Amino acid sequence: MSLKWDEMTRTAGRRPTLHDVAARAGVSKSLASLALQGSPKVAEASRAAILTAADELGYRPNRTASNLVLQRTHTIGVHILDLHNPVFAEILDGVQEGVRAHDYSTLLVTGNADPAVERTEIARLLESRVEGLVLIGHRLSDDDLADIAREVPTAVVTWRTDSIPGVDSVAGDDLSGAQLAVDHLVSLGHTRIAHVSGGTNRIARAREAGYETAMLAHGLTPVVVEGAFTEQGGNVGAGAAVEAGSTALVVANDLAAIGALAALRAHGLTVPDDISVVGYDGMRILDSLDVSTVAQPLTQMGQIAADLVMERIAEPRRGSVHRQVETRLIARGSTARMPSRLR
Amino acid sequence: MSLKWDEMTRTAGRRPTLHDVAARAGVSKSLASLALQGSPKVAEASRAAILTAADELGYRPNRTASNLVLQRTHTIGVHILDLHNPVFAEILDGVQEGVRAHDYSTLLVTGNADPAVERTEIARLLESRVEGLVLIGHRLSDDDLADIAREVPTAVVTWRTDSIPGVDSVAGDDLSGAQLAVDHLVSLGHTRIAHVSGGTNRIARAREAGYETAMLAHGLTPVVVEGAFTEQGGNVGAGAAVEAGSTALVVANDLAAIGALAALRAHGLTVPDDISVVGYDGMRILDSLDVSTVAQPLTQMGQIAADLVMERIAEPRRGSVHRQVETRLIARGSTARMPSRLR
DNA sequence: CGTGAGGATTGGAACGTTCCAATTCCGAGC
DNA sequence: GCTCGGAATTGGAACGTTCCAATCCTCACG
Repeated sequence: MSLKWDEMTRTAGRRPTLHDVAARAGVSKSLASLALQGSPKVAEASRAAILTAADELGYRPNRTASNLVLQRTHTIGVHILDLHNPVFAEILDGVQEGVRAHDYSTLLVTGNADPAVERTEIARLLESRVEGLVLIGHRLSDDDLADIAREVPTAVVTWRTDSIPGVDSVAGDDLSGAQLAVDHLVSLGHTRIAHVSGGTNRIARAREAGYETAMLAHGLTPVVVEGAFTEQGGNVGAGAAVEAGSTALVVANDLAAIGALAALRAHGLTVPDDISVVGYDGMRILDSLDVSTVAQPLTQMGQIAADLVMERIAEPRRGSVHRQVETRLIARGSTARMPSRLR
Repeated sequence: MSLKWDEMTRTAGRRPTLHDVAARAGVSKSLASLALQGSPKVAEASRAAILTAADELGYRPNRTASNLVLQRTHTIGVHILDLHNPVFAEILDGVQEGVRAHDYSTLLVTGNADPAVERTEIARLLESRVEGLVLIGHRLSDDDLADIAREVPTAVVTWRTDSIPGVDSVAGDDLSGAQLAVDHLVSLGHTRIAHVSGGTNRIARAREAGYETAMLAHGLTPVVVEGAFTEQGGNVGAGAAVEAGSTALVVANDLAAIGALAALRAHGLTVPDDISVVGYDGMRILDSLDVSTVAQPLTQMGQIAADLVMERIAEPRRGSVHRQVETRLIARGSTARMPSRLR
């Protein structure tokens, strides 16, 4: 065997392996491995020799090899629905923080809100043998999600997922959140309040339902215009709402609210003098833009998700856990009393 | 050996491996491997048996094992400086697109603008044996970057890096970009134009230098106030600029420009009637916000970076390539003629 | 009925680690 | 000088793949 090693040691162009380091330090690969892991049972002299050899060779441990033999990766896979929405970045902050606290690292992946891409990207994570999965938004079917959760501890952020066994989740209450927005506008005297929806996905539907419930509770007529969770969607939706003569808009999310603002400006309307706007999510940027919104504790949600996954890794067959976080209205300059001339 | 296999096959709770699939289909693991790769030399009957066995067992190939034996991962590592800045998401779109076109996938990582985290995250990518690296912004020293580039084909986006051998890059010309902004404001009659800087990093310094050059060229006095590439930075900087009596602001990037807008509002100033604002980067959201900016073709930049890495993978020892993309001013509603009362 | 061609199938080595069990080393105690 | 104990070190198996070389099978052809 030693013959062969010598051969290999000489080979150029290859990345140095433990063998190379060991050979250069004049020890066995076992000892080299021990030393690089910082084991205390290695003699001081050997350790020094090994460390310098590794340094001189520019040795870089091969994670694929060690993951294989260890049968674990110390890695959590994270899927982000849409990187363009800064909201997800804020949630990710919390996830990373939580995961790092448990001495795990993350593998990031995004499906760009396309279910097909999403599935293959998540499949890649599973093939890479991540030990847990955090889905910061997703477009999976319940069946797909259940399949995934059977393979690996999974937590979902932004959507309550208590119907699927083995999936934990963190979310705000979208239903009551949307009601908060309506209540706020009603308290300012508005009656012609429209909702710019976020499309046909579940979260959008929940917010829409919350809006309708609240409107009816106040004895007002719901007006829902079709939008999407994007600037573009908000822009188009707001245009339609204006045509309908609304004096206030509950927009499905913050990104769409920004798009709505643009549409209103294009229609020559001033916010909040002519029309009020409320967003949803509480992304940081809205503070600078002085736009009212229904805020969720985003970073905290990410952190909770990380904790849930870690807990389930420790205890895989516990029941599903759902954590609900508090949603609150932040009133800013985009909402004001309904102008009396429009009453 | 077959005895041992039988034992293993029975073992419960383990993830199914190729052995298990092969055993269930009554073939060897070699044939199972062949079949799952879609090799044409597998008999139809065997292929069917293997595929159903895999399906029934919920078999998931182990990427760590195959990466190890294949000595390649078909993966490009991508480092993103700051996920909170949507600009980077747009660049990433291009990178993903470009990388997928070459049948590679990406491993995403972020250092949150913290050099220490950044180094360890990139180290993780290298240990995972990515075949190339795209840095969408970074805070590495030249030495660190050179070390990395020696290990793996590397491309840098947003900063021209021609001094380091083996590193390719794509960037706009920050110097002339900043000049564009100044020229635009001057053409609107402004003279008291301040620059809200982006801090002490290289890109910020380049834009600052471009601003100063342009101001001097127009015979005007440069006024630079300290800021950062964040909303917060723009907010603070703009406040200082207002105190200095400026009528127009060239802000270091779009995120900071949004922060600046907030500061101006807080000071009771109206944009663009009292003061004009120009951002830098061309992030999508600014369109909705009607803010002028110096735009770069972000997605295209990402795509070019992906191409550069792929080219260098094919031909590792070619000279460094730098691609410069065109930067152009987009005039929107945040810039207007200098109000005559302030002349 | 034997031979050979060629398709289908298989065993086994290899990838770079980790870690167990076994071995070597060294000095203290007799 | 011998034994013993513990520290230091080492060989080798294992992880789950891929793929080469070798074997097996089937059937057409002489």
